Amino acid sequence: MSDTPTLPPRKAAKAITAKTGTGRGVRPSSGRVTLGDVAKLAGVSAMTVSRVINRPESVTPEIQTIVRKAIAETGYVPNLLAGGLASSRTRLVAAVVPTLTHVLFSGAIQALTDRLAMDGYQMLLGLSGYPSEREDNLLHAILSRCPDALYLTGTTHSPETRRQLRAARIPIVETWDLSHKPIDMAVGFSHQAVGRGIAEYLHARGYRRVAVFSAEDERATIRRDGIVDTLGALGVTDVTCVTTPAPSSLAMGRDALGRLLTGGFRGAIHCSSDSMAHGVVLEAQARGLSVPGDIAVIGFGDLDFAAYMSPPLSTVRIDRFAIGRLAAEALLDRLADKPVAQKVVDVGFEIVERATT
Amino acid sequence: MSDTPTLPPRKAAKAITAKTGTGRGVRPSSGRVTLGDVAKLAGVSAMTVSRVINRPESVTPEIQTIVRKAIAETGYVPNLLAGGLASSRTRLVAAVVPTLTHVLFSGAIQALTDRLAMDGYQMLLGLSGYPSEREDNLLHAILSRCPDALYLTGTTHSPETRRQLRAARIPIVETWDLSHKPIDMAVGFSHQAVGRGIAEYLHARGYRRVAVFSAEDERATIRRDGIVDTLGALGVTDVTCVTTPAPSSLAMGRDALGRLLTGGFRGAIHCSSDSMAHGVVLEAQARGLSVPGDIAVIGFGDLDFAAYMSPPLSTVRIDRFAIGRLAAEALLDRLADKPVAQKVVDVGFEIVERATT
DNA sequence: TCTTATATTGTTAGCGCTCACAATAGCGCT
DNA sequence: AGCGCTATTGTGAGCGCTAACAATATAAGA
Repeated sequence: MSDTPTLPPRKAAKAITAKTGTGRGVRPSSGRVTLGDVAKLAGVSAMTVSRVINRPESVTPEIQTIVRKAIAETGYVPNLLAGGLASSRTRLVAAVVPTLTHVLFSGAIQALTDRLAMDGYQMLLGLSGYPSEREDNLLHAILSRCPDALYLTGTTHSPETRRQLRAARIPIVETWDLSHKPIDMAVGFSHQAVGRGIAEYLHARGYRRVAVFSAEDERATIRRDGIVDTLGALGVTDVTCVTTPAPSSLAMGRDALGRLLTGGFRGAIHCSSDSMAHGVVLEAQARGLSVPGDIAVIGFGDLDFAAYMSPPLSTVRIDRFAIGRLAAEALLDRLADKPVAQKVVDVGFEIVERATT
Repeated sequence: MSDTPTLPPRKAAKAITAKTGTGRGVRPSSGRVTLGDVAKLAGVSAMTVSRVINRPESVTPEIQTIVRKAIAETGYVPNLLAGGLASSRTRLVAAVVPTLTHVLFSGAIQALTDRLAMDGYQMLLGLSGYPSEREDNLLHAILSRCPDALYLTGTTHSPETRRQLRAARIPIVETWDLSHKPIDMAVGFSHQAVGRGIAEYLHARGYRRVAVFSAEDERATIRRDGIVDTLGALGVTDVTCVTTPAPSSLAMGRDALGRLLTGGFRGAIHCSSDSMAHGVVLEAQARGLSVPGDIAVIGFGDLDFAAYMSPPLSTVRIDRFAIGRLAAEALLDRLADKPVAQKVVDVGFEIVERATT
C-alpha cells in the first residue's frame, strides 16, 4: 500500500474518463465527440473513421455509409489541432497586411481567402499596422500556429523577421512590391515602374511642372522617386514633393493643395492615393480653379468613386483581386508540390486616363 | 523471435528520433526546436520552460533568465497546436463576415483584430459570401480549429448553424443586427430603428414623396421596411421601393434613378448604400436636376467620400470600429470570466445632415 | 494448388504540449 | 527540535489525431 499511494486516485480518474467516453453510447455535446466515439458507434477503428473523412477513396462504400451515419448521429466535429499536430499539416494559411482599412489590401485578402477556401484552406489574419514594428512579434505568434503557408505584404522585413521566415520552411508569397528579391515567391507590381509610367504619361501630355503628394509610406515613396527620376531624365526638373502622414486622406489632399497654391502653382499633381486626389480636385474647384486646365490631377488605386467624380479622376489601376488570387494559386501550387511556373508574377498596372489630366 | 517480429524496426525508429532530438546540443532549424530541447539546454524540466513562457510569475527570476537565454539561443517557436490540444485553449477567435469588400465589415474586422491582438488573441477569418449558403460548411471548418470565441455577422442563421453554435459552447457575439434574440451576445444597432430614423428625418424636413433604393440584402430590407412603415404611420403613402442585386454600386444608383425619373419623380430618395446614393446624385446632376431641390438624397454608411461629394451627402453613420472593438471586448470579458455588463450592446446610429437633403 | 500482388482494415506509437499532482526546499512558529 | 505552511520545480499521463506499419481478406498469376 505504501509503495503505490498515488495509484488509486489515478485509476479513479482514468475510470471516470473511460466512463465518460465510453459509457452509454455517445456524449451528446459535452466534452466534445471524438473520432473514437464515432468509431465505436460505427463498429470500426478510429483510423477508418479518419480515412472516411480525409481519404474516402481508400474505404469501401459500405463502410463509408456506416461511418458517415455515425458521424451525422454524433454531430462529430473533427479537432484539427490534434490532426495538425499528428500530421504536421494544418491547412491554414496566414496573411500579414498593414491594415484592412485600405481597399487595396482588403480586396486582395478577400480574393486570397476565397481562393484558398476552394481548396479547403483557411485564413489566419494578422494586422501589422503601418509602421510594421509589430511584424516580428506578429510573425512569431503566427508561426506558433504552424500555418502551411504565408502571405506577406511588402518585401522589406527586419533581419530577425527574415530569419524567422527562412526557419519556417514553408511556402511564402510576398505581395504588392516587386522591388526586392523575394524570400520565396512574389506577386505584385513594380512601384518604380508605376512612377516611371506616371512620369512618362504626364510628360507626354505636355506637363512640365509637376507636384507629387505622397504619404509617408515606403511604397508610395518608391513611386515618387520613380516619378522624379524619370521626369529628371526627360528634362523636367520643376518637381515639388509633399509628404503627408501615413494613412493618406481626402482632407490631406485639400490641405496640401492649399499650401502649394500659396506659391502660385499651376501644373500636374500626382497623389499617392485617390482619396488625396479627390481632395485636391475639390480644393481646386472650391478655389475656382479649373481641373485639368489650371490643376491636373492623377491619383493612384482607382478606388470605387474615382470614375464617378466630376470630372472623373485619372488614376492608376491595380488589380487587387488578381494579386490575392494569384498569390493564393502560387501558394496552393507549392503546397500541392506542383512545379511553380514563375517565382515572381508581375500583375502590372494600368494608367486610367479620365478627365483630370 | 516470432512473437516480436515488429520490435526491431520500431526500436530503430525510436532511436533515430531520440538521436535527432537529443544528439549534440540543439537542432539548428530542422524539424523544429521543442520545449524539451530548450529544457535540456537550460538544464530544467520542460514544464519549467512552459511556465516561463505562460506564467513567468511562478518561476524564480534566475531560472527565468537561464531559460530565456536558452529560448533565444535555440530560436524556439512554441507549437500552439500542441499547446491548444493539451490545454483546450487556443487563443484564437474566429470571425465570419459576408465580404471584406465593404468597409463596414472590413473596418469592424480591423478594430476587432486590433483589440484582440492586445490580449494575445489571433483572428481566424471566414468569408461567408452574401447568400451565406456557405455558412454551415464554413462554420464546421472553423469549429474544427477550436476557436475560443466567435464573431458573427448578422443574427439569422440556419437551424443547423444554430445547433452547431450551441454545441460549441464558446462565447459568441453577433454583430450589425439587433433584430433577433442573440445566441449569446450581440453588438450592433437596430436596422429597423435606422429606417424609422430616416423616415422621421425626411418627414420632418417636409418631404412627402419618397423613394427607397435598396440592395437585396436582408438588413437593407429591414431598414426599408422601417422607413415604409414609419412613413405610413406619419401619413406618407407615396413611397416607391426599388430593389437592386446584392452588392449595391454607384452604377446601380444611376440606373435606378434613370428609371424612376421616367415617371417624373421628384422628392427624397434613400439609398441603402452611399455608393448608390453617389450614383443618384451624379445622375440627377447629369440630367440638370438640382440636388436637393428636385431630388433629395440620403445614403447609408457615411463612407469616406460622402462628406466630400458636391454637394456633400447626407447619410447615416455607423461606428464600424466601435462595433469591432466592443465585440472584441465583450468576447474578452467572457473569456476572462468577467461578468458581462450587457448581453446586447446598441452602438446606435447617427443621421448626418449635409447638403443633399 | 500455391505463391504473390493488391486492397482494405486494424494496431501501435507518438506529435509537443499542459494539467494535476508529487516532491522538495525554505520559512516561521510553538 | 519539530511541525506545518508556502513557494518552486519535477513527474506522469494524456489531449485527439494520424503515419507507418501489421494483419487480414481477396484476386490474380504461375
